[in-house]
Amino acid sequence: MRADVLKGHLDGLLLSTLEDGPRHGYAVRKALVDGSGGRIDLPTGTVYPALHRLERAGLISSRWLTVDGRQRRIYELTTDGRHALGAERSSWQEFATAVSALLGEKPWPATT
Amino acid sequence: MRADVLKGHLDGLLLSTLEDGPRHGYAVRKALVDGSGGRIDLPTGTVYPALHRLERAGLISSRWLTVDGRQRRIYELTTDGRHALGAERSSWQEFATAVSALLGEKPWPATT
DNA sequence: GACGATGTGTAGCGTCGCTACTTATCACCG
DNA sequence: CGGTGATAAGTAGCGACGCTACACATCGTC
Repeated sequence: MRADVLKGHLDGLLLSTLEDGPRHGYAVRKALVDGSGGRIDLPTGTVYPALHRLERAGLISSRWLTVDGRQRRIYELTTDGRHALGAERSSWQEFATAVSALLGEKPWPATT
Repeated sequence: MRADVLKGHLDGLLLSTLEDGPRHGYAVRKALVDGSGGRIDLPTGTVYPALHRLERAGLISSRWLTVDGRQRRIYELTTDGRHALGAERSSWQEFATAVSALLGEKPWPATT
């Protein structure tokens, strides 16, 4: 999949992976890979900064866990994040509808 | 609609407006407004540079027409442009499918 | 002991849509 | 005649953001 098509849609995807419960960054990334059949396979240099951005924006919160002496940073949706996710969903619907209508296969005149 | 969600999808939309025949920039913009029910309403500062970019890329070609003493720049799909439009279509399909699957409405607990 | 998977992170770059502005002709209305 | 809005094309500069390319650490496996 081409690179930058994500622009502006990444936040919603990240938030959605946290909807079912807290996850750490690596697991968020994996959830996107798995849930998209490998189509959305983001480099870590995309995921981690994006999570930090979302935290700065107050849409997710994080805490550190120590598992087997290894540090894991666990992210969780905030209330604002839940609302933002809803907004992203409807925004996506609207956008996808508009683009599909414009780009979508034309109903060819029956003669073709 | 939020601003930057277009990122990476604009080219396909522009190309698609030229599929049915040549148009000038202003008409391209109008076609997007009309075809999206006003949802996609781009400033001219987005449309014209994007068309120039597509022409530099060889996906469209332009010629000047003089109508009533006014200059109009008419754009037209090239062969490469037609191929690119096809590629954008399938790329959009793939992307939209993946995002919808990930973001898609969860079966809400009946209470909402 | 080397390698890959797991896990987190940063610095810097490039793309691209946007804001804000300019220039010009024409139709319409008062 | 003057003002306003639609039509028509354009540029300069900015900011957001995903990407590349790294660095670092632990664990299990060969």
